[in-house]
Amino acid sequence: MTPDRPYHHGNLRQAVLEQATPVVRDRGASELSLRELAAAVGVSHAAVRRHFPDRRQLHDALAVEGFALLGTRLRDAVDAAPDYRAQIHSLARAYLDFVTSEANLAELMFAHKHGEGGEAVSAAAEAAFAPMLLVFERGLADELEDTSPQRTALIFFATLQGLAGLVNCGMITADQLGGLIEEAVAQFPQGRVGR
Amino acid sequence: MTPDRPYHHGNLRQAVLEQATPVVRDRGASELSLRELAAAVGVSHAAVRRHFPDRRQLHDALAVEGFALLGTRLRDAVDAAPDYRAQIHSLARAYLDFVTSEANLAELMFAHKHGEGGEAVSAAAEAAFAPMLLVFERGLADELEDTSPQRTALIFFATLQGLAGLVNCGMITADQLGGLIEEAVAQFPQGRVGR
DNA sequence: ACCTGAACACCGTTCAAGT
DNA sequence: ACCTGAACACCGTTCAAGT
Repeated sequence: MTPDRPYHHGNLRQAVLEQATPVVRDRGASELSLRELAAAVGVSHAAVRRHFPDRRQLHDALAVEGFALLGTRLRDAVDAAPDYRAQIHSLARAYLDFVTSEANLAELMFAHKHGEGGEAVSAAAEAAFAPMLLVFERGLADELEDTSPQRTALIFFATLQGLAGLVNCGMITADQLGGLIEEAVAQFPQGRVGR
Repeated sequence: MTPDRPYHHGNLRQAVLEQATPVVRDRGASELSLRELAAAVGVSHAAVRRHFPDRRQLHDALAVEGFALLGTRLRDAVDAAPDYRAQIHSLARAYLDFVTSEANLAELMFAHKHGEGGEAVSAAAEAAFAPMLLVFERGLADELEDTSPQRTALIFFATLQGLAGLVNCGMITADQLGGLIEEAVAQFPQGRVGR
């Protein structure tokens, strides 16, 4: 209805994000250029700076999107598994699949220093990991051990994150990952719960 | 003996590295500028480009230095502990101390994609982790389990790396780290060895 | 072999001015 | 409120020329 190129773009913020998404996925966050994005959506470079005053704010917005995507993946992983044990396996596979297939996006998501004015990012991250925490809370509810579900979830997550880092920096291949996941998961709380 | 500023610097490569070290430690690898470093050592920007044709080569050289430092820390940690169990604890603390106190350097070291022309970096990394691998090989030598020391060492390392990432991106504080290390280490092979 | 200086294309950032 | 265009300081990169 409106002319092909009205003075006001109307949805510039969203357009920039959509333009940025494939760039960060294929070329990495460091290759993001506000000027290049502006040119790509056909607007002056100063215009996009109104929505994203600097690169950090753009990174934050992309990180929030990334965590939203990760959250749905983890939730689906939990829903698809019948019991606690299977859910842990399912979570591990889903998480590593995300982090390795979207390596550049994941790097952007975790490179960000939380708590430096990026409350939105922190909140998005917390929401994304909620399904994982929930699994451990349910699975370890009948435990009287001195360990808390939060701590177990944190270590579980750290292990996955570490394995993902190893494959992303080339120290191990994606092939080896499956076996390592099995072995890593085997060390986890079920050892205590089941015994 | 030579004049104060001879035409040939004589040790330009080393001088640039020494100039770069505090920059990456205090401000991060992304703040490294070949031009700024050249100005700091008092040489034209094109001169340093003869030793480091691009930023990546400078990063590689700094990563090699970083892995050398990490290697000595890990070796010292092993030497200072009496037995297998204590060595694992000592390694975990030493590694996390390094990665959190030298967060920017560690980020540079692991951001690098191994095997993309950076064989020197890969070799330095392998040498740095040799002490860790050795501990598991000795500690698990009498094991007949289906797990290999390499795999255990890899998962152990991944867990540490993951925990370091959590503190560096602000998801947990350095205070919580001690307890998490204890709990994480407790899950490791001694559970199998000791039983 | 090693270094200089000028040039090029790019970037983020700022700002007065337009609609 | 949103966008433009010019300007500034910085960057990596290339290259002919100097010692």
